[in-house]
Amino acid sequence: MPPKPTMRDVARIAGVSTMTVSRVLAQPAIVAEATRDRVHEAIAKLGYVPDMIASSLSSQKSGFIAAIVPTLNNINFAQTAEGLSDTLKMAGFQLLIGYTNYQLDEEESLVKTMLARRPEGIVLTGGHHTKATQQLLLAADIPVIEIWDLPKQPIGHAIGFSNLDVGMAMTSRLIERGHRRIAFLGPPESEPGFRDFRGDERLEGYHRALKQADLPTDLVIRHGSGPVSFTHGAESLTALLEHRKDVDAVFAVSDLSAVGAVMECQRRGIKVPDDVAIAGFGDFEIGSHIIPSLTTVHIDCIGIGERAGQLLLDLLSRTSIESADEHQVIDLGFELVERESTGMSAQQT
Amino acid sequence: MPPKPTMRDVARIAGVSTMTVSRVLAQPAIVAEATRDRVHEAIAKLGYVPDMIASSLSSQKSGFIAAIVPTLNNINFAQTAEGLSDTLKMAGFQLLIGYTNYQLDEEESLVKTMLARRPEGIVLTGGHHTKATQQLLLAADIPVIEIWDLPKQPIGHAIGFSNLDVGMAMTSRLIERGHRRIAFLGPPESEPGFRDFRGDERLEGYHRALKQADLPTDLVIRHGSGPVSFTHGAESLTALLEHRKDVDAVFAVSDLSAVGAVMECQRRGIKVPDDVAIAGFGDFEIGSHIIPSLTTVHIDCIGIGERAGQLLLDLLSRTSIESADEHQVIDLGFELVERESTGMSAQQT
DNA sequence: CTGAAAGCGCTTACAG
DNA sequence: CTGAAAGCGCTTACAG
Repeated sequence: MPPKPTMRDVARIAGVSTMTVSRVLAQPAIVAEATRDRVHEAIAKLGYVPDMIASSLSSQKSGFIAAIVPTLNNINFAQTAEGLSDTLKMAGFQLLIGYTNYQLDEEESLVKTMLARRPEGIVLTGGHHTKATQQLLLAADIPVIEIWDLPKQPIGHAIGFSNLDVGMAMTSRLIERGHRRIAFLGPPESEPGFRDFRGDERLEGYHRALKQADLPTDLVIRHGSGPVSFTHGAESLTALLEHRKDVDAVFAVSDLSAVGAVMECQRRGIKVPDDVAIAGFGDFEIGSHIIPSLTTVHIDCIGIGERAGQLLLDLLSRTSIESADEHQVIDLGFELVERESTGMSAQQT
Repeated sequence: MPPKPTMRDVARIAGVSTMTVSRVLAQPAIVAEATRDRVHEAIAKLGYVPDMIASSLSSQKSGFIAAIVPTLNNINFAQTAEGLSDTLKMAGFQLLIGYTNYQLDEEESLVKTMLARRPEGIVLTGGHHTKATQQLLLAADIPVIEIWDLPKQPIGHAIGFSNLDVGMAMTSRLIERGHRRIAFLGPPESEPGFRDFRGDERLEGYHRALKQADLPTDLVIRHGSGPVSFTHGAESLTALLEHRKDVDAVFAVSDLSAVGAVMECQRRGIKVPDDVAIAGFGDFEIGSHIIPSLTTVHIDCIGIGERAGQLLLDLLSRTSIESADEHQVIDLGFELVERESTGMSAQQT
């Protein structure tokens, strides 16, 4: 096996300097056509693949954007990652994806690892980070975008929606529709090494809406371990029924839990929505297919990724002098989707 | 904003050479403790973050492993990616993830882009690639592992299972249970720019099993566009019923389709499994929660990723002289999971 | 246990 | 339109 051909090899075969090869690759328009052809021939003949590592070091531009999500095992975050990746790919950037498993210390070590790759921008999920993470990010001196939330004090920019408002909106809607004993289903509060800050904010919104209406907030079930799932929803509903028989509505932290709860009701002969209404969050595809179809909150997951990508490209295309307007916070909002599980008839869905 | 500190800055502050700083980072044990402490102090003081780009160029080791999957929007592939990533992370490797959207030409351009980052190994999903992709891979001279399949002529190594056997096994099982009019639900055959080779192999297995039993194979519904989904399953079932009322079992290319089909049956008042049995593939979590619970094929998705990671680490730790045993093909098998949707009673599941 | 020299494969900044 | 020189920030391979 011959050693991998370098730009020098291509240059020698084509009878030009490495600078000319470099130009053919980076800005072909400024190279004479005949020269360009010879270089392309040499590249093809040798099977030359440019070395982006050397290119990055020399130009001090890695072509990387880093993105950190809680997990890849949640379609919503996967969609955001795809939206980001697709947007950046068009501009020649490559996405470095990492996941934290909802752990801040994992995020910190990931940020450290990723910054060593010298990304030109970084996207983080949520507005909560360790002190060290924040310092690393600030020192990195690259655009930082926090997504899926609207932090009060963003590190750089933010693109998301208010999880607090989501919780209030859905809970208020349930109250409007006449429900008085509304339960909340979520993950445990203080699992060591796991925390869903955005889910906690939706819970806080639930609390506020109930308090405003002078209704009790004692039906909070925080069950299981780690990220929620269909199983989490089924088990949480079981736990809920053991203690309280008077519940008339359930708001789950995620559609995963909500769908699991609907299925468990079906198994137990509890009628949804007649005996109990159920609502979730995230608008997962399954929610529109189950019977009864699931009321939920729709988030434009792909859009969050795309907008983050666009903002990044915009920021990176500016000269450092232009970069005045710091701390953009973009609220993409959310949409309540009411379906059969809270009493909307099928044709309305 | 001061320019980002380099190893030289750290060396100067600590009163040592850059080599000593480099050693403190790479092999601290061989540096005198007092020196080590001074270097660590300087690193902390400056907030120094090593530059892996320079490190990679100098050592000719990128610390990257590339992985290509069809999509991140499928939990099974996301799990494989996580298994891979977790295994490699422990050894200090970082995963470069890319997705093809089930398009071979996308795979080719991804491989080209990724090889420019000089990964030390690469993992591809499936055994079908363009000629150019194969040449690029061969020329790259790094370990190649194909996963989720058992290619007849692997480029390097392979870790997966036989999708053909999956199709035969499930179809045979349905025949054994007395079904005679068995339909197959899958994506369209020749969507421009989309092809699920592994799904096609499962279909081929379905064909073979039916032929062996002298049963008709005319109930193949290839509907929709692109990757299948719950909606695909619902629509495919509708399309199936329009043409054939005599179907007594359905085998779907994926649980996504199968669950969609179960839900559509429920909507139409068709009893599963009494009127029609339904089986899927992939053992998605939702399948064990719907009513009736879904018969499916379980694949150890995380295990595929972990095993691929381990093989890679093993191959990379060898000297080039040892690397004799090429073309390992590891069959991880699969497991038929029979549940209510094909007539198993609830307690058996 | 530590350091000086050379070099990894490109691109920047000039010069012509 | 093209090229020679220098350098990006590290590590390898020696030397001591």
